[in-house]
Amino acid sequence: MAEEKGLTPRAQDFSAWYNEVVLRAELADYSPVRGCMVIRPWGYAIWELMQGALDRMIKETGHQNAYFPLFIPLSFIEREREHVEGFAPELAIVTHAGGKELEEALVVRPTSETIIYAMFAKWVQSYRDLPLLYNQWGNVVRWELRTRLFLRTTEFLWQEGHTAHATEEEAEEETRRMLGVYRTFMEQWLAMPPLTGLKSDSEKFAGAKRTYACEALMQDNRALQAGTSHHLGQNFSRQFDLKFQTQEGREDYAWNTSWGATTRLVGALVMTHGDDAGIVVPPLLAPTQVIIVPIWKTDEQRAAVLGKAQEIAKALGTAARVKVDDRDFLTAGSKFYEWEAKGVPLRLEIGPKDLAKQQVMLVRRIVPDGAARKEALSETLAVQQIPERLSGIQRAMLAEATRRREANSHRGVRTFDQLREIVDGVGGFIYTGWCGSSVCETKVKEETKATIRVIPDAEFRSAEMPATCVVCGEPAATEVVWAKAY
RNA sequence: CGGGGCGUGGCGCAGUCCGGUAGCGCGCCUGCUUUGGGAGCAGGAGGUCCCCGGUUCGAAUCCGGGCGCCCCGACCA
Repeated sequence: MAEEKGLTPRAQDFSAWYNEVVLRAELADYSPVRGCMVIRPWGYAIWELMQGALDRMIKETGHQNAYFPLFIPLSFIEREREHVEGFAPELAIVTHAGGKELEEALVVRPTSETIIYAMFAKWVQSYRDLPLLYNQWGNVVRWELRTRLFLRTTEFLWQEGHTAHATEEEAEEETRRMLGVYRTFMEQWLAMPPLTGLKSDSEKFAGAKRTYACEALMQDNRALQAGTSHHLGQNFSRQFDLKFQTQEGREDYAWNTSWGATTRLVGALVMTHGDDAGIVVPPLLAPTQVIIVPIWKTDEQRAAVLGKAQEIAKALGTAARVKVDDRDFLTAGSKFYEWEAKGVPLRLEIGPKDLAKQQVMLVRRIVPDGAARKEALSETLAVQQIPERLSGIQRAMLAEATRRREANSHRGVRTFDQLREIVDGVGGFIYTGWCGSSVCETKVKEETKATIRVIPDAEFRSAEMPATCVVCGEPAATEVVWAKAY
């Protein structure tokens, strides 16, 4: 009985586990339209908590929210050459509306650079109008062939920041700043420590001059791109005539940046912290942080136990997001499994035996090795301790994820054979030298399926810069990090 | 778009070879007993068997055509 209700263990089949756990935790479900998904309340509540935190950070760095339309004239997309080449295969195009064929087809936005910079061009005349620091929350559509819930769907939700600056330096600074915001957000809220750095030319955003990214390592040792920040140079401003008069009276094109993070982060959360019992949600992102499960036999006990459960929930007040599971058509045991699958960090069990002793059973969703999962605490102590317990769990989750990332980072890899052996074996982040040639890059990709995730930022670089390219043996231009990616 | 598979109550499937009362598990509903790790018993509801056509006394089953979905190979957050 128990076996058939369990999830496929991660070690047996990670992607089967992922699909099952997303459905079991009621994060999302498949929609009637191929490649699209429905985000269910539990998944959406997690997303809303992410949104709230990231939105505050975006505003704290001086940005304002706005909203640009879903439909973009096809000609806009076509204006920037690299951009259109990057997106052409995955565009959804509206050719008919209002019962007739449209004069100009409309693209359902795959991203909003074109329409936003077209509008910026109307609003900017002078250097005094710069910088423009905009962000928008919305949905985008990219027609995908192979889809997976949260990780790759035809429609997804995200925020996209778009800025315009008077100088290249300022734009570069902005690009780096927002990469840092993502990194901090992922560490503090998702308890997921990304590796940050610069994308190689072949992996950068279509139309960007440079792309920086946060790459997180999932439990199957594959990398997941979790947030990107692009320095767009003057590529779009030239095409959309986004120019301004400088202080010296010259005319110049503005420098743009764009940066985005998506509902893919929910998938990242699942694959970073989940275990064979379900997902594990970091306390800061848990829609319910404490689930109280009352246990009773008789009606008399039911009243007393429920009364106590409500009392404790009330005592916690705003110190934690708490909920009493008072459904009387389920046994306590089945509720335990359900909330564990959904990743609620703490559970309080209250039954007649506890009432008699004025105590509650506090059960942690995850525990350090060897620690007891359940402990009896007095009612008052439990209420007092819960906020600190939650922040302790948040810290422990980041520490564990960081430990795992480091344990699966392979440095000092010198030869192609070594690289191949790790990619085909344990996987993880592989640090090597690289000459900078796309020929070498392509060779690794074709022969191992691993790609350059990033040219790592300074703090991630190895103590000793690798001397030679892992492929051709020529002097290395830089250190890079390889991994199989989602 | 090339190769493989599948369409049968909400979900997962059996039945198709060899035509003859549409079945099983889970879920759902009602009642009683239950509730400290996925409850038990009893009763019950729920089906254009993907669609169209053909063969036949009779088609989920055989034949023809169509549609849809899933899995595997080139791009992407």
